Amino acid sequence: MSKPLALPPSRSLAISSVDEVLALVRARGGRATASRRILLEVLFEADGHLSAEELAQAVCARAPDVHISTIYRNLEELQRMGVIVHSHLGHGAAAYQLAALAHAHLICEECGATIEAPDELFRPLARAARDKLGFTIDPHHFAILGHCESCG
Amino acid sequence: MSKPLALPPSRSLAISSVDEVLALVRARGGRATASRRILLEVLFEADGHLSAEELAQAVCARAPDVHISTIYRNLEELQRMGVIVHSHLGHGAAAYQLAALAHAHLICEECGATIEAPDELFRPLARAARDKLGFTIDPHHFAILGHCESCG
DNA sequence: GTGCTTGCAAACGTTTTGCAGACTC
DNA sequence: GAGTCTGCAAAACGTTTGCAAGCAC
Repeated sequence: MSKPLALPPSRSLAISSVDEVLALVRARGGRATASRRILLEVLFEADGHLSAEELAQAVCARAPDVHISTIYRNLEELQRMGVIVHSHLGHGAAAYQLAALAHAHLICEECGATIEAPDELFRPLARAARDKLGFTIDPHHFAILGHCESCG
Repeated sequence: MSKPLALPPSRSLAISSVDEVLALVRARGGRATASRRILLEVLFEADGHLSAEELAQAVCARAPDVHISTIYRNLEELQRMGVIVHSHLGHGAAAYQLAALAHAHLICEECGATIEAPDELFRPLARAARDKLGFTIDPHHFAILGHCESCG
């Protein structure tokens, strides 16, 4: 349900099933391989925030010997297709999730707590950036750091 | 002039000269070494956004053989002291600058254009995050991605 | 002289790439 | 069979670390 703030619709597809994505892959001349299908299954089952490493482990649980480089290559293609996005929640690995589930993150620099921020919070910023700077923001890609309630 | 939004004053020192910082270093039991002084000179002369690699090159122009690991170690100490901050403007290396000059960045995903965003733009977000989530944001650390005027 | 700092080399964690073989269509 | 995709190994990238020598105080 959470929609990107003001992005052209083409950048975020309304994808709802693994088979749908695989059909899209085929339509682009790609192949519906086992590693691709399983990666998608994992992505659809998870609630987001998985690193490439974690995805690789989950995929390998169902199909051993899927190499992490394959995970990365498939993640990259799925991103090019607009099916998934990745975001940076801190200094470590990127987090991948379905584009439709993307949202902004607030991360506490002290304790590392991750807060999922509703897009409404970014509306005034999005409007000001567009009106004053002609810039359309995508608040999902990089987390916003700061300090949570308990760390003050 | 640009102040952090709502951070305790201790997190951003009003530092105005190389010697002042070196005095602080000594006060903490540190040494005023050549590499430290030159790194600070470069940081004070630059207008920000320098990567460790670029800083290393600038320092080496005045004192050859200063190793990049020394740059990193000094940058880390200066950060601990609150003299400088680093931020991530994209997928590459971090950018370092004097804490007093820190500001937010909008980066175009298409063309890479970097826009320095005034803190005012973040006030409503800062207020909403604080009021609704108890979270104090630091909008400077990670850039906000999006699309600039010409890339629409 | 004490002990902080440095250069070097080597490691780190994440991600990318070159290649030959395997697979999908 | 054509062309995509994979596993593996190796490299790339930015950054960190262990160590012995060097320097500031």
